Amino acid sequence: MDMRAPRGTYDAMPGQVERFQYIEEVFKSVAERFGYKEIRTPVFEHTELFERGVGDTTDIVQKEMYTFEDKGERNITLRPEGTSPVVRAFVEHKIYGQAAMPVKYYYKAIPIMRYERPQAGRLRQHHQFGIELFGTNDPRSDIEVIDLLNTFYEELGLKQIEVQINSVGCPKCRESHREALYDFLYDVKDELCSTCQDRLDKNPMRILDCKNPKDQELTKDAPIMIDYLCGDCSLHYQEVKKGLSLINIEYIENTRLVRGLDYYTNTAFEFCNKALSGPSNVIGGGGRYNGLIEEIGGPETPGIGFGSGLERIDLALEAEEIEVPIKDYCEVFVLIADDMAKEKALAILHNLRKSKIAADTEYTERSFRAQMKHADRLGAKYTVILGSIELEKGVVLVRNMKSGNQEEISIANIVKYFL
RNA sequence: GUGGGUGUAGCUCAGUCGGUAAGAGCGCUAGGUUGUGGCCCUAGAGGUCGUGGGUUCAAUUCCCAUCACUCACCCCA
Repeated sequence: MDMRAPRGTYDAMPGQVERFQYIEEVFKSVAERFGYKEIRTPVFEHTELFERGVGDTTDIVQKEMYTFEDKGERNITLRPEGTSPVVRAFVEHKIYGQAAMPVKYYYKAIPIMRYERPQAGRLRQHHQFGIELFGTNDPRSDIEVIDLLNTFYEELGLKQIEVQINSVGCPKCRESHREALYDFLYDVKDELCSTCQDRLDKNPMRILDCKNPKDQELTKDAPIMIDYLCGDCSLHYQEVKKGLSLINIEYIENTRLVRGLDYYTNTAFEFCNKALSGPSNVIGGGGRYNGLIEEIGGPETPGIGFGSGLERIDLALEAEEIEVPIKDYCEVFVLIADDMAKEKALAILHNLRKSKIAADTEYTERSFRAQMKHADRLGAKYTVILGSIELEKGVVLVRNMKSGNQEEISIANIVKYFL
């Protein structure tokens, strides 16, 4: 039996977890400041939700889902993506009928499972932050969503962020672009890479996003989406760009940006961290999905959101050498110098903790010196020393571990000393 | 799913062209200081050399498979 964590998964151990907690706290603070409320949905859903939501031509649905049949013969899939479950909850609870629009949700470090080939920044289970904003198509809501994500990274201290945006239009203008693109690509069909040849019929727009240099050269002059936007979509896109400039968010227009999920309409965006290398430098991305809520069975409702990966954010913090504040677990270490002090030390430890002071003690019969070393390793700011000498006098020695100064404090006043 | 690289102590890594080569540094434990951490010194503990098979008198070393990590694709966070 293999007792290791399965491929592409990992245990977050103390030392790592504190970094995650910090990132989560920053996200919660930013999201709630923007007026978003936390939502928690199941880690698994009916497979059909993702097939309809994410789109069955996507890689995610075609080859990356953890799908199984449960004992009740239900077809179940582990959440490969954050948006559709939130949309499902929104529809199921008929929030559209009872809440004033728009409705704003965030989710925090939720597990996402996809069957992929793992490498740096790519796992089979990773965790995402995200927000979803339902009920408005106002370009200012697009700006809010991008602003929120940008603020999140800014407050983490990330500097090397690049924002890319594009518009993928609505189904109407997308159809006319699709036709023009198909005609253009059909002529060079035989020269495209094999995966792009497959894409030609299914989803030709994805070909523009192909990283293959030869394909990029072939599609250099291909018709681009923004030239085919209808009046409404074009205006929407202009308004979004104008608003971003207004609040000083720098962005790069990437006319080839196409995201891997089918539900996007209009605004699409990605945030890269340039301190990270390779294609795994996308730490967050999202866009508008005006047809999705209807697709899941709700009324026609516009929506927009993003997802951002916890592990990649952490890699970015590391790459940019940003110090993460780490809390201290131990303020006071209670050192037992003689066995006869054990009982008194137990009471002191209890009282310190009851008074909300982080305290710890020694349970093995280690030497005085070893206990001091242990206190040092725990990062204790003070060590309370209790032995037969102190017991007789009714005091403890309080040692300041940084300065090395020690003073006698009566046992009765010890808690007060640290408050 | 495709193609490369790697896998030796808790960590970072040496090493064996098949035969007394199981090693270093850091960390850990104890002592030097019979009641004082961080520096220094000494000693000690700790390894199925990823796992399983094969070749051989002999495999950690060669071969095959497998697992994991890693890099490049694909795609994404």
